Amino acid sequence: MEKKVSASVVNRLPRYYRYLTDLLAAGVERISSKELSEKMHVTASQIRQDLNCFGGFGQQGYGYNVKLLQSEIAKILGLDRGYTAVLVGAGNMGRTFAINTKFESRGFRLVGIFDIDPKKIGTTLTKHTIMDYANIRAFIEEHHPAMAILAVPKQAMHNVAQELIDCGIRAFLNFSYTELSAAGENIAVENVHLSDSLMRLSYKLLENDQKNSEG
Amino acid sequence: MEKKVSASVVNRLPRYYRYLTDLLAAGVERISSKELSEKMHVTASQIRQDLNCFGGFGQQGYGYNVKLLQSEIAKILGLDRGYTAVLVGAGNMGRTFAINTKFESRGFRLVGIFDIDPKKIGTTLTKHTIMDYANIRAFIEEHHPAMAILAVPKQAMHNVAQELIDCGIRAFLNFSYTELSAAGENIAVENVHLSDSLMRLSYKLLENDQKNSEG
DNA sequence: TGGCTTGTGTTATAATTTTAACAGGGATTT
DNA sequence: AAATCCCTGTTAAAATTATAACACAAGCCA
Repeated sequence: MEKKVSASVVNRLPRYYRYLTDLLAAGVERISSKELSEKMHVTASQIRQDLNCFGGFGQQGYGYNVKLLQSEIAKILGLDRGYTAVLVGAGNMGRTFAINTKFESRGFRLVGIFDIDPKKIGTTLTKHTIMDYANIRAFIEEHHPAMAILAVPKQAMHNVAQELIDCGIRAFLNFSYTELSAAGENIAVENVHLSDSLMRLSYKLLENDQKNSEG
Repeated sequence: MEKKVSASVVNRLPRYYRYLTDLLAAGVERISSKELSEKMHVTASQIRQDLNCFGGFGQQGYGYNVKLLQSEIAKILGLDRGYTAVLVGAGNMGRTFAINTKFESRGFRLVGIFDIDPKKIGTTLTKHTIMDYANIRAFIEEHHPAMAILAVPKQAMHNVAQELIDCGIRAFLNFSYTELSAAGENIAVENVHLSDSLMRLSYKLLENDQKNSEG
């Protein structure tokens, strides 16, 4: 068994991937760890270390082929798997996520959107007809989506998560205010808290303000 | 001058804050680092270390007073400053953020929403009438908001940021696909990328899947 | 009130993460 | 084709971060 890659490394990969995708679109063919590091504001050493957790994708004296590297990172991140997802909750957050995060261009496939609000059920969102949450179990058992995007109120979150785990969902992107943690042994979870980002920003702002009033 | 608190520590504070707020609402009066650590899935040592970067808020043999600790963390994060913010971009992301992230309950104040779309200008969003972005400079020079929430297309992001910096904005919460980095010496920036979270989730899912197919 | 327990703040140790250094394979140039 | 330069992969060192250990202040109970 290979040694586990640390979270710090994995956390940086999406950024590399996004930038490489931009480079690719701009027609750039090759890039060195030094150039990349300047754009990413990290050290060249770190880039090389990060990439070499997964294999040697570069060539001495040349650097990295942008197209190759981009597709290798895609593979590492599982973007070539065509993972399917259901969106639970078609409120503001759910709608934004469906519209904003171009699933297909990232290699994912959104296969169903669910809500409990009768006013929303039957309406359309990004080509999908919103379905009744009451029918989600049957849907999942038929289509076997891998992931669920949880954009439901915090009161409902844990129950929804548990029900979906029972149906076989094994990854959650959770937008609820409340943390989804320890969902189970092999359940992948990623929590997104917009208000946490706001508070972190606030801290940095305060820190700068204090630095300036001292200086 | 005090020694700089590391980003790792600051990143954990919002979570502590959220949980303490829940405890407070539930009427819990005191909590020990051990109890807290179990809920937060970190070690008790880490909790004590984190808090002691900012001062001793606990008492031996007793633990931490929930109300006091919550308000101390609020102070640390600058939530007692009444920082004001403008929202730039009233598309899906902007709307969601305005509605979803209860500014006021976090100690912030949203003072204006701007967009360039004539169809949106003049309409209402969370009690605010959406204003014409063309007038943002005058508005900022009059009201001096501290922060800006950027929910604009990536093509526009850098220009908008630069204009707002010129007007005196000193903190940005950026939702654009593109990174806002190196905005300037004393400019606080926090980038939020939903697609990065999705990719990280994908990695974890793939990792679990591979572990299982081996095992 | 005295002894015992609890749980902090802090110091010491361990682990992880980042940065630096460098040997050598390959590209590029003349 | 030889020589030079470039830039990776990798190993070593430094810095940071997390965990454990512990002394002692304060609560708690008899």
